[in-house]
Amino acid sequence: MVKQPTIKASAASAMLDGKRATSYDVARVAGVSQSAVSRCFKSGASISAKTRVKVERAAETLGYQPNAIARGLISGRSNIVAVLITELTNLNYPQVLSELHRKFSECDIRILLFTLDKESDVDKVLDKVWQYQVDGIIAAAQFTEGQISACQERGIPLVFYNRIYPQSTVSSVCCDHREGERALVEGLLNEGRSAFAVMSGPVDSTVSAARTQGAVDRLEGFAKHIVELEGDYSYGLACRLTRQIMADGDFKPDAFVCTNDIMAMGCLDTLRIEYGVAVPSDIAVVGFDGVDAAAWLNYDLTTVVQPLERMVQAAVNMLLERIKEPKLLAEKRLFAGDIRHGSSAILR
Amino acid sequence: MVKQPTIKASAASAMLDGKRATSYDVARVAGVSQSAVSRCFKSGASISAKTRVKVERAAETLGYQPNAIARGLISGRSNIVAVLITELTNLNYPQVLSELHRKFSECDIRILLFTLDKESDVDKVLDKVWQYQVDGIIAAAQFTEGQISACQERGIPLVFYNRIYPQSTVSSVCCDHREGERALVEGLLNEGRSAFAVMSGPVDSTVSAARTQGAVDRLEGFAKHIVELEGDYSYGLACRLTRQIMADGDFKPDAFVCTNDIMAMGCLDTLRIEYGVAVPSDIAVVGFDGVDAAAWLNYDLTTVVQPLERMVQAAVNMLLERIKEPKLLAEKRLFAGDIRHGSSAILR
DNA sequence: CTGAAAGCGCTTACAG
DNA sequence: CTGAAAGCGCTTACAG
Repeated sequence: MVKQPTIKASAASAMLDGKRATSYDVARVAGVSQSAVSRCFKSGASISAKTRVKVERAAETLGYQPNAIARGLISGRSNIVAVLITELTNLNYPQVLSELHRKFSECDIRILLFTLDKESDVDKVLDKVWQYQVDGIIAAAQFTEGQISACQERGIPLVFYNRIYPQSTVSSVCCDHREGERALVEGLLNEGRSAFAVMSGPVDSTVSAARTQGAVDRLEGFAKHIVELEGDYSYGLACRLTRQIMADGDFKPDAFVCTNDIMAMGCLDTLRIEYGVAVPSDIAVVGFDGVDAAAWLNYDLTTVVQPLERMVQAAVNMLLERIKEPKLLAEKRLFAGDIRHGSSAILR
Repeated sequence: MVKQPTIKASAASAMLDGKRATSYDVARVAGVSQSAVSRCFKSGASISAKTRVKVERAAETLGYQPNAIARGLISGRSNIVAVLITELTNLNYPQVLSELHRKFSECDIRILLFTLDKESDVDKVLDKVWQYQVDGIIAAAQFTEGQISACQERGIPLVFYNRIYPQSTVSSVCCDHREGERALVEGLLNEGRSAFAVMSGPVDSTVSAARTQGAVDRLEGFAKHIVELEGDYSYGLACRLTRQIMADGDFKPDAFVCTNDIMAMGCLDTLRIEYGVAVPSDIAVVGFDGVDAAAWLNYDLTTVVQPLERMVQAAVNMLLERIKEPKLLAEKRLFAGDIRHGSSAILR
């Protein structure tokens, strides 16, 4: 059906000189009570076909749309969820956000967006979240225990996306970072690699910690040499760390295990362009995430692809369930990643 | 100042068993009227220091935060703006979104996010926008004239981000795409390039149209050969189009003008990896946008960098002005791009 | 400076 | 099925 907002709006402004039509205006035009108008816009309410037609016609004429703010105030449900997300520059998150919007739209729920520069901003953001009476929170940001309790005590359902709280009873959707990284490393060991440089993400990232742990656990006792590098998920630092390693006289790695794709790209570019290294024959490089750019001709990364769509769907479902049924206990869902066999590393 | 949400929330739940505190609760605890509480949380209202202290103490005890929904209903200002954004996978938009959030936060305004898959979804989205009584709209999506009028007639300020409406009196912030592209092409011509392949974006993108126009205008009569390719801003199609050109027996370009960075990357990778072309000596490649990845070692693109931060700041300011002063006439602001001289093309 | 009161635009029992 | 009425949690003139 093609809508004609121009015509509707013109009619509205003609009749109410600029002010938006309310349910009372519609009721007057339709010749029914305001209650009837309200019921007409609530699914499942008892209303006769005749009344419905009258109301719909009047609403169309006036360009009426129920005021979601007023509805939220009286019903106690705003139909808004807060999405807290850090590192929007991470190539992975835009897709997550886009997918979240798609899934929530299907249930007629809006997203109030909060992007965070540093993890420390959460407190300030949460104050705003309380004010807007959101129905729930999806957090792709690190919370303290106190912040988690604050949500629980206010009765606001909370689901974490790719954040790990082993000791806390809080709902979360997560990729199995540890096992994914373990599988990559296993494939590299089987192929005969023995000197590993493991490049982690920011120190405060539990996701990076899990990935690094997965790598180190598997390597312990099997690799001849292991070096751990403190990265920050960025391309630039990955380049610098790679240079450090290559300049080092002692340690000669035959595999770089980067805990995200961006760093793997920086590592790969530096190895090839600045040191003329043949990848993967001389040195293998693996990433993690499965961002679009991992499949670009120049990179063709061997990496772990997160099942983003299924993870987002799970997060949305879990949140919706807890909005409907606040007593529901916490649940942690762990999704296996899928290994992408690119040409940056051969796995056996 | 370190907040302690846990303690505040505990106090709140202890006193009101689960329900959030209202201004009446605070008034009761503070021993003042509800009006006084309201004033205390409104900047610039007349209230004595003594009352303020009493209210603030009570609010702290109860974990009270003003209900923004109720405030929005009575004041007619929701302090929410809608951000409509397409192509979140475009490497440029995440930064825009992050920057928009930062700037709006400073004025205590929230973002209701709407991501769009196709331009055709705008009508459905606008219906939701009306319902939430947003104070204004930032649109990085294409609107029809009817959709623009709908906003105007409802009195909702609207500012476009990087969308061009030459014949419409609507506010917008835009990079000077045409001039930026013209400057790139001029540099290529001066350097001696004469056979150009111009790769445009999606047909419905006015931004791509402006960039393409800038290139073609300058080339007309100066280049020996010009071929226009219909791209879609994506890496994959850029690769395929590049292959088509290289397989073509007749047309031998010495320059690829891609209307965004992603396509330039696809083009560059394909030329080098699949055809062993030396860039820029054999063929030059230029992009547009100045995304982070343009500076990566492997690409080092010659491109036009959009002054993203200034553009976002301008869009936010223009919208805020129009929220305060709805009578304000439309204004179009055009920002010059900055040429980044990379190694994918030498400009003279 | 302070408080009582009206009202923002809805939803939802409650009678009829 | 329908309408009158209360009330969600605020802001804001209006008296005092």
